[in-house]
Parts: sequence; structure tokens; C-alpha cells
Amino acid sequence: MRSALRDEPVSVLDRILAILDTVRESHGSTTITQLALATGIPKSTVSRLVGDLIRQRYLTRTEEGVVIGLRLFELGARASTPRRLSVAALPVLAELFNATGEHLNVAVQEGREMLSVISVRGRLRPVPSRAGVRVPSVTTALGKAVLAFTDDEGVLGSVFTGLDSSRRNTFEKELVSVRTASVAIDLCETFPGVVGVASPVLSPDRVPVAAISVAGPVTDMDPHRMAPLVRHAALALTHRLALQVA
Amino acid sequence: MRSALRDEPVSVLDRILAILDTVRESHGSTTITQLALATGIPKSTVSRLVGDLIRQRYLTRTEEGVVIGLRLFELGARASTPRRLSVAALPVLAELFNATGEHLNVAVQEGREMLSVISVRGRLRPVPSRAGVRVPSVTTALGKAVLAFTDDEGVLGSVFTGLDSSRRNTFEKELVSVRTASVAIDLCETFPGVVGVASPVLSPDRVPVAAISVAGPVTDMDPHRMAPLVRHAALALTHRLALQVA
DNA sequence: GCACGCGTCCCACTGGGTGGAACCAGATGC
DNA sequence: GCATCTGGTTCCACCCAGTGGGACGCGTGC
Repeated sequence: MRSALRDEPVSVLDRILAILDTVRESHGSTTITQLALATGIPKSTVSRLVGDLIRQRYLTRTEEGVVIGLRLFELGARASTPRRLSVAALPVLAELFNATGEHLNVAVQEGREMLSVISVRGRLRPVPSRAGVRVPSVTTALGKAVLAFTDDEGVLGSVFTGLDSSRRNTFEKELVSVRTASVAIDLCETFPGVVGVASPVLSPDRVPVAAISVAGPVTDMDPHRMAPLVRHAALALTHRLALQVA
Repeated sequence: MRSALRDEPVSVLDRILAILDTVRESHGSTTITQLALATGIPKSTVSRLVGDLIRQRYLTRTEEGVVIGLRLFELGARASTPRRLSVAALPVLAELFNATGEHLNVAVQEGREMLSVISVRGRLRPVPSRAGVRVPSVTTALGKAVLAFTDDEGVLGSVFTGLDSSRRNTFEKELVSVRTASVAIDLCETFPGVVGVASPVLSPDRVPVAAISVAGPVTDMDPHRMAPLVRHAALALTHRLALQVA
């Protein structure tokens, strides 16, 4: 039916979430018309839904268009996983930052990508990642660190799709070596000129729940000097999370 | 109609937002049944909606119940106002923290309360406020700093309600003096043993958009020493925001 | 003036949402 | 063992909330 560029959301909930996600993806701001086009929802419906969301301050209208509102910020700040990780990771990150001075990240797996949950600014400019942004799992150190310890065939499969068989083979080899070293390296694969070094954070039953990484300029940061520091931090975080149970 | 303890949400959107807000308010976690009771929505409907929200990862199920999920964290991290403020405030906060070493907050007005948008840990334990939490406008330095510069009668009125006429009178006098000093003080009114000192951040057309505050132990922090530092920081932030327009 | 683009509003139609009831699953009591 | 309770899920016939095409208002640029 309909023009249907994509799966058009039918249920009210799907529509609302589609609108929210589209607003998020539109860095900066969107208009009603753009939202209607992007989501495939009729303009009048978008107008009504967005109006309601603005009234509840889940969205806000600025001169430049519609943006995420304060209520969503409030909700996001209470999200369970990021909070638990923050509490446990703060002292670990402080120590790691003292030792390195570089850009730090703690990220969790989200679909076939990694979602940065905490981010500490180092000297890198522009900042390659902030809390709340996604980075690809295949190329980043964060992603490789987690994937190397993942048993879930579904996730691995979905990440592999899109790689031709030769790249896939070298990638699987890389994961094996990451598994033995407990450290993954991203040599300018994701951001030009940026090296990343990451190590996985495991739950008590050895399921990877997150990864912690250091990133710096390729010209001036030695990944092999960073490796033990990052591994130590990840182990410390793993340990603190295990205790945190409460 | 119906039993109606409160305004029962009818539209799907209202129901979803009511559920999300209830999950947020339940520090920790909730169950389907508790949500149904709190929102007045039939259990079967809550079950279906929550199920959908979990499927989309806006909520997550843990052993202890339902909690805020990663997608909401992602959305919240992209919220417009907090981001703009963060970018502008970071260097200002860094300087203020160097000068004081105390707990810092940047907050915006949200209804009759203040919503903390950025929070820097000082030596206070337990931490009185974190990013994403609300504090009352009437007692906090943050709230008074903003209220003193607000013209909106509606907001002032709604904050005043609940104060008897004598308290209201002294409060109005306090706001006048805050207006001349550009600094508000909270002497253990909100948290026992905690002093707060705040100064407003204004938009170019002199509407209060936020406030910046220092908080420390009453035993060991002199509010009058802090006042000029906080005022300076607020002015700097006001200035940086005015430039940021772009 | 006219045309265009964006947002809002209107209102008759209809199918997605609803919710009471039945059903599971696990825990607790006797 | 059976009965009971408490959480959660599933079913499905009914019906009204949500829908969306179209009209409208407003600003803007030609």
C-alpha cells in the first residue's frame, strides 16, 4: 500500500518513537514537513503528535525547528545501565585519565554498534565521540573488544554481514588475538588520524557488558604503551561492577 | 467516569508518557502491576505498551523490574538545551572548579522547579544533586537566582502558592535583594548542612535561561567569599551563550 | 498580485487500541 | 499433594480515539 519507501509505522507508539528517533538523527533541528517525509506519516498526523509532544516538553520548538526537549533529557539521565556504569567507572576513569591525558570512552553494545555511555575529553579535537553517540562495532577498538568475547551468534552474524569473505576471515583472526590479549586496537580505521585502544568489561558470568577505551592522535600516542593501562582499567571496572550488585 | 483517582490519561500518547514518567519517578525499578496502579491504566494495556517499549529498548527489564532503557539515554543525550549549555559552560565550570573545588551545578527552570543540567562533583558527600534531577525553586539558590529575574507572573504565582502571606512577603523581599546583588544564597534550606550560592545566566534580551551554583558544607564554606566567583562565572556563561548563536 | 511552502484545523470514517476475562507460571501455605 | 495468591501475558469482540485528505491562514519571494 501507499508509497512506502520503508516500513511505515502503523501503531501510535511506533509513530511516536519514529518521530522521536528522526528528531534525534536530524542533528540540529527538523520541521514538521521533513518529519512527515522521513517517517512516511501524513503531515497532519505529524503536526498533531509533535504538538502534543511539545506540550509535554518531550520536544521543544526553537527558531530553527523541532528539537529534543527537557523531559527526554530527564528520562535519559535516569537510564539504568549508564547510571550503574557511571558510578562504578568514575574513579577508574579518573585514574586512567591521570595516567594518559587522552580521550576516554566507556561504551556498551547496542545492536550492531557501540553506544558511548561516558566520555572524557582528552586533547583530541574535534572530539571523535561523546556520550550518547554510536560508533560502528567492526572498526572501533571498543566494538572489537566486546565482539571478541561475545558468544551470541546473532550479533556476530549481523556485524559480519557486509564484509566480503576475505575481510571477514582476517577480522575473525583479529578477534581471536584480541581474545588472548584482552586488548583491541583501532589504527585509524574509524576516524582518520585517531588510534583507539580498548579492553572489555565483563559481567561475573563472563558476558561482555561494556568496553573502555583510550583514543589519541596516531602521530603521538603509542598503542602498546596504552595497552596495559587500558587492560588494567577494564579489569578494575569489571571488579567494581561485580561488587556493586547490592 | 471510572474510579479516577487522578486525571486518567486517555490518548495513547498520554498513556505512554505517563508510563515513562512513572518509571522515572520510581527510583530503581517498577513492575507492571505497580505501573497500572500508579497510572490508572488497566493492567493488560500497561503490559502491552510496556512490552512494546521494551522491544524498542526505550525500557529494559531487569531482575528488579522495569527501568529506563538505552534508547531514552540516547535521546536524552541529544537534548538541545543541555547540549548548548554544556558546550558553553564547560570552560567556565573548569575555571570555577579550580577556584573553589566545590560541588557545581548548572540548572534551568522547569515548571516550578529547577532541573540540573550539568553537575560537577566537589567534596560534598552524599552528592546533593546530579544532572537530570529536580530541586525546588523556592529554597535553592539556583531557583532564587532565576526567579529574581523572571517577569512571568504565571511562574511566580505557581511558585508562591503554598507559602503563607508572611513567608511570601519575606521571600519577595529576598528576591529583590537577589536582583540587586545578582547572587542568591541557600543557607541549609534545601539540604541540611549544605550552603548554596548561585547567580543567574541571562539571554541577550535579559530573560533568565539558567543559573550556576556552588554548594559546600556550611561548616567550611564562606558564601560571601564564593559570591563574586559565582557571579563572575555566570556573567562569563551569559557572555559565551550570547556569542554562541551561530 | 500570484504562487509556493509550511503549519494548523476540521470532521466523517474506520481499524487500531482497548480491557475484561481467561490463562500461565512461580511462590507460599497448609 | 492441592489450594491460594500474586505477578504477567494473551485473547478477541466492541467501539471510540486516531486518522488524514483537504481546506485554511500566514509569511515570503518573485
